[in-house]
Amino acid sequence: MERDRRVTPPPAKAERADLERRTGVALWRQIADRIRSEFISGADEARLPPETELATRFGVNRHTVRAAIAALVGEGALRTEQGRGTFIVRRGRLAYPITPRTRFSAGLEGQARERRTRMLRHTLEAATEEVARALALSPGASVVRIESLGAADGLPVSRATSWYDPQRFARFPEVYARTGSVTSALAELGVSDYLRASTLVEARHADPGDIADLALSPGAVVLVTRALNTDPEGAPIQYSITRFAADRVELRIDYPSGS
Amino acid sequence: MERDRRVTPPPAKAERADLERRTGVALWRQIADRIRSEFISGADEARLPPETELATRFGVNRHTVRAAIAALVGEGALRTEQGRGTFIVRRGRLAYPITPRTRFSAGLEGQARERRTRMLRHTLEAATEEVARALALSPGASVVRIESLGAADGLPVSRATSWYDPQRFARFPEVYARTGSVTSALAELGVSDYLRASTLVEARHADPGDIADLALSPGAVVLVTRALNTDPEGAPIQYSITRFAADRVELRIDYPSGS
DNA sequence: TCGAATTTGTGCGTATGTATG
DNA sequence: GCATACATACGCACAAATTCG
Repeated sequence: MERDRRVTPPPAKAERADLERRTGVALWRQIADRIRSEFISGADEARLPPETELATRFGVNRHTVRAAIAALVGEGALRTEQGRGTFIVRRGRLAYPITPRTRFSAGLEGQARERRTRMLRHTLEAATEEVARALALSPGASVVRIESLGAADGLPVSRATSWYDPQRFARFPEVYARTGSVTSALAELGVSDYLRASTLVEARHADPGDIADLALSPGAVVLVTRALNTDPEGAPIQYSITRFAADRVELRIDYPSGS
Repeated sequence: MERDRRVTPPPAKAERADLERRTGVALWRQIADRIRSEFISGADEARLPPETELATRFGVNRHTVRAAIAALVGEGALRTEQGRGTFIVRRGRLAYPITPRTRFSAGLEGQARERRTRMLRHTLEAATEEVARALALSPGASVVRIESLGAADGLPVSRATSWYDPQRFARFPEVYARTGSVTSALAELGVSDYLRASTLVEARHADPGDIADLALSPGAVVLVTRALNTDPEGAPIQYSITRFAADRVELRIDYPSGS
């Protein structure tokens, strides 16, 4: 039996300002999210309006606004001073370029003094269907799996899982651990150049692993890319899934004019 | 020991396996999100595991799992049958291609039977710094602003705000409203072709406008693109900010490198 | 130096929502 | 469905720090 599933019009709005109750998301968290996007992300003001004013504006109790502010202070986005006010801690977002020649460190050059990736773990495992298809292997084939963390100026920005064909790259983990650079490691293994063939971008809530490795707070948002790198002849080299902290990074896709 | 009953809770860690408590996001909603991503989005199974098994896996009470399932049934992602089980209502995620020739309807061809965009509102307003820079106008210059909604098979998937230079496109809203297609409208106004010069991708929580127009639930995630379209000579035509429902759409960036 | 106004910090009682068994 | 415990949200009151005339 098909139920009334109206998709187009929103299910009757709350008469109260804007926030939705009884949705499983606490008001203080909804307010924290709105303060982030309305005052912190796009903002001109260095100071947040007083708590009483925010409470009126959002139609909630001052305690509730305070809970939201406390959460944002906890993640370092705001700073409060008794008697003076609540101030915005400004931290620019990195623009990570997605191009046919995407490279971590080179891509963030000029945006952070120090950029590096670090290998956390590596194993040999059976390829999932997704990985096998990307690397043109048969499902269940053995693949090298690498977990790494990308940081800019000491702040973690990305968390990647990547896979390589061991037939060609069995020594990759060892070389990568030594050089600390995917590009150098691949060069040493005979791949002088590689190109980004395709990138899929999605977004979701941070899972517990993201929260731990990227030092996020629960409820945070991550950008997820699934990328295939090939050699100049088009043979697959590496497939990777990378999670970026969405409040620290945005992705930039440029097309050289003329196409 | 006095119990901690303060309203200001946030910075607290998880003790239980995976789900985070005290985060302002109810367990049943976190579980609903995980069922969506683990069983509904990427899945092979048509049937959800039994409630008791899910309860064990997530380390929560069966009541809590039932609340999550009830929410997903409410949004049409699951269907329960007494005595038989809980079944997944399959609706794949759309892959929205970002290319030098990005077009809404053509891009989703083959993925949805019916694709269309609809203009919600249009006004003349003063350009913000961001819009002015993109369209190569001076800040504060008058610009045409258009709000539109993109839908596939009746389900809203994107919500766009776009700006045009009124010197060249004063009649755009009228023509667009009539044709229902940006490409046709531009063609009628003398722009036979246009190219995507750059795209910036970010992700954030849905704001109340997103929740209303895209029929999302609070706490949902949206993908945001900021795009500049130019004519083949490189002169700016349109600047737009588009919000995609992240659980219905992913972005695909292809580079035809080898071909 | 003083006080008044403004703003953040704290406490308590109560009602409702969420999660467990 | 019931009983219990904790989390969330509200309302009210007052304390502490800062600003300003």
